Amino acid sequence: MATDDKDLFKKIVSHAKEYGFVYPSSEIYDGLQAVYDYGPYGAELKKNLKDIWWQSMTRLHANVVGLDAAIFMHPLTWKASGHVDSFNDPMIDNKDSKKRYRADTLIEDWAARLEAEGKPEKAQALVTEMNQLLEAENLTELRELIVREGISCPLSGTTNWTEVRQFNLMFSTEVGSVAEDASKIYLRPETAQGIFVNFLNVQKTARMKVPFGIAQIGKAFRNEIVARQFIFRMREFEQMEMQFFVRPGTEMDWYEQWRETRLRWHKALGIPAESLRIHPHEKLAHYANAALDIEFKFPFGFKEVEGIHSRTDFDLRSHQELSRKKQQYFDPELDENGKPYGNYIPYVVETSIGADRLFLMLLCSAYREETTGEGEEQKSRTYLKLHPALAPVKAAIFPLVKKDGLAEKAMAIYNELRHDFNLIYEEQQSIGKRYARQDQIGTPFCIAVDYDTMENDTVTIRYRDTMEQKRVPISALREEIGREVSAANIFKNL
RNA sequence: GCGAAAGUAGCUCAGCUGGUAGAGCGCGACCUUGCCAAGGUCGAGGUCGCGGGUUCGAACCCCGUCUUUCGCUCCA
Repeated sequence: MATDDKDLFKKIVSHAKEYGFVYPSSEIYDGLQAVYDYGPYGAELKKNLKDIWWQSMTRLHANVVGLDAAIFMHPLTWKASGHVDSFNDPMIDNKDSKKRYRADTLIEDWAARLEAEGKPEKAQALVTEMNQLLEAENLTELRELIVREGISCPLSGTTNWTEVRQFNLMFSTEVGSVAEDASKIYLRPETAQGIFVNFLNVQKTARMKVPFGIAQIGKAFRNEIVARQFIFRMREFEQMEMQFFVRPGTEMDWYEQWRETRLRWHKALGIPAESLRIHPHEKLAHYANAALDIEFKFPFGFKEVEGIHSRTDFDLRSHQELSRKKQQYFDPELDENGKPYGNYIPYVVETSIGADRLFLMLLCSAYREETTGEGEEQKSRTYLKLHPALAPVKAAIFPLVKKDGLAEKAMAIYNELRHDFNLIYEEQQSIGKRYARQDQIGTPFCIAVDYDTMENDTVTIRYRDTMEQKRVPISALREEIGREVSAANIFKNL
């Protein structure tokens, strides 16, 4: 990343900490890598984002309903989903080139080379042996195999290898009261499986008809090999996923439709179109037949914020096989031949967005540094240009000075409006300083009580983005602010 | 995990050839203040990341360690 962008990102990270948005976890003990805590304003902002997502999914789409499934799930869930088998990569390092490889791909590449050299039997034997060792999770023998076959590092050309180590994606923990062999359970690495295992429960009890969707917000946990870029990649994070169940064969239409719907959603939050792009996946995960990322231009480059996957019937089908419970849906609608579509396992289109990445996107997109005036008069101003519906604090109320009853008047207004909006009352220091502080946490409106207020019950509203002021009657405040901070302003652009 | 750099007040940093820690901003109280980080007075806040060594004496020199940042490897 360019130096300017690096500086900008550093500023955003320290702004986040300095003004109560995001703190490093367990900071007094020197922190815990790749874990972060949300402060007062961060918690509000994140909650607002989750609310907007939840409402736009479940309220704006009549055929999408919500779910809140547990983080702990039966261990077989992760067998069915493929997480146990597909995301346990054996890693090995070459001590000379300092490069790290997946041991299995290293061996496979070597086998491909043998085959190219006209030794297909040898290549086949190598792969077979590797698979046996992987199956048995015998990492010591796997290393022996690499050394014995003289497999060398493509870069250094040496066979100076470290031990093979297992990198597990999933966090495991113990559940006390289940049978001994099943007592190891995992913290879910994605919320999606909670939706899949409840597919029929939801379909039957909420009387849903395909096509329909199930939305869920929840924590998920992944052991990343490197966890960097602030809250972009965390070990504990929050996902907002929606699994949309469709008739087989129609999945690509829905895939495209959700791509457009989700792209519109990001723009409605105030993200400029040029900061967003679609990145289709070349290499697909084991469960998908089409996948794309919606990427945002972070200071460290275009990176994924949301993923849209056509997951086929992979998940429901594997759950059906492993649980021996039918995951079928009977579709009574008639096809072109006048016959019902009948029983089938639905296909799934997934939209999956990281709440923390969304948060970071909004923070990066809202962060503004501006200088006003010239020469001696030059001043700089930092503010967060957040949509009023998302801003953590909706309005701040100040008395112009702390005497002549202005403070009491301002406090009365605060008390009257605090049930409707998240407000801050401040009377310390100069009013300019108070405006600046509110700008830094993105408060869209500041209400000042001055001497005119004492005469005619009007106050000034000062707008964060323009710093302009408007005089309004106290009685109009609730409606004035309410109109601006309403989530409907976002929904109407969807 | 490897390589590089950095850790001193809430933040940004200064601290000379080793002599027991400072500034600006911020924060709190009071005064002043008729609208964009104004001024004054007072105040809180630091075992200089941690452990060991050298030395009469270590923020400073040496060793170790932890954490963070950046690069490389993995990433649904």
